[in-house]
Amino acid sequence: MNPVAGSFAQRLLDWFDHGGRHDLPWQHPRTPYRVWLAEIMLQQTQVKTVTPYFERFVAAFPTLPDLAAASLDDVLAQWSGLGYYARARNLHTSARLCCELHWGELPRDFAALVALPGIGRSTAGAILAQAWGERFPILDGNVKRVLARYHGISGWPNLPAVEKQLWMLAEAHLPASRMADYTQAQMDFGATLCTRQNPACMLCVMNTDCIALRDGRVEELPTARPGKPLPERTALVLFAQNADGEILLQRRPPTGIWASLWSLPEAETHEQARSWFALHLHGDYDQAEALAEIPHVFSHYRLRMHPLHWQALVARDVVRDNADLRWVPRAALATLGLPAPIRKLLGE
DNA sequence: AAAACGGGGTA
DNA sequence: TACCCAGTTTT
Repeated sequence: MNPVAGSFAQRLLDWFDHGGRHDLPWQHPRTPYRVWLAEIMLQQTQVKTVTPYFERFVAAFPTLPDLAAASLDDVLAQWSGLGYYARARNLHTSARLCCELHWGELPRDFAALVALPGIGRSTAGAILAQAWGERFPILDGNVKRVLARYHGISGWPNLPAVEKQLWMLAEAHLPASRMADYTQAQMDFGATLCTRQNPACMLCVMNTDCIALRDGRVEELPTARPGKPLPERTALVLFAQNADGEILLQRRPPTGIWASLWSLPEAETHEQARSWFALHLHGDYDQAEALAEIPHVFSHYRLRMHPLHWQALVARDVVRDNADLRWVPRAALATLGLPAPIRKLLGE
């Protein structure tokens, strides 16, 4: 067998030419800024979800300096609903750093990229390979799954020892050229063919070499994350409206869950909620209408939100002077970064 | 209700 | 290196 034509990378590239995705919005045009933005959005999110966000985001901020010049609020508004909002904050910070340190461009240098917040080894490699054709490996969840199966590697891929081995294999498979295509090919292959469930092994271009397939272990590789029960928390959310139907929103603190997003004021107990109400609003706390519980699952705990609703309330003076607390008309909700379940509750 | 997708930051 | 942090969609 021809050792080049038969190599892992060559087969993947041959497959990519007909089976890969060639019409993703960040491929046309494939600029460093657009590749970077796409890679950040794709970090924890699938292509199908990302695509409309990407198109809206580049329309709002067409260039890196545009993004740097925007307010964090405007950036979070574009990101609202995508989740993992630290990505948006890091993106914004990184854009400003690029303007200070790199003449308004993304650096074409691995160490300089990794020095930017939100860019780790895999994302830096993906950017360099796709934007410039440079020879760096990536190791996202798709690649981890493909390599774990192809090489028959057991153990949860995020275990340091397993991950180290996977990085070495990813590096060893790099082709001599076509790095942009190869990088996209790996992601497409994992996302569409070597999927977690029901992979298309019959159609797979590697199916003569895949160790997991040979050993009948495709379904059990990669090894699942060790399970652990999620802790549960509850919260009261205060949904206050004034006589004009405007909603009282509060900016969340800059760290923690939903950092810097706008949301409904939150309290742990009725006692806390009652005193917050008394401090900020006129009216009767006990007139609240209890709305249906909103269950929400984060990756590390489960949150059960209990909304309390009041209409035609009047705010105390403190609200007027508070930059992080304001009445928002329904029509303005689209311009703010809101957590997805809160946006849904408010009827958007 | 559970599973899937899934990388970065920091001590 | 070990451990911590972090949302939404799909099944």
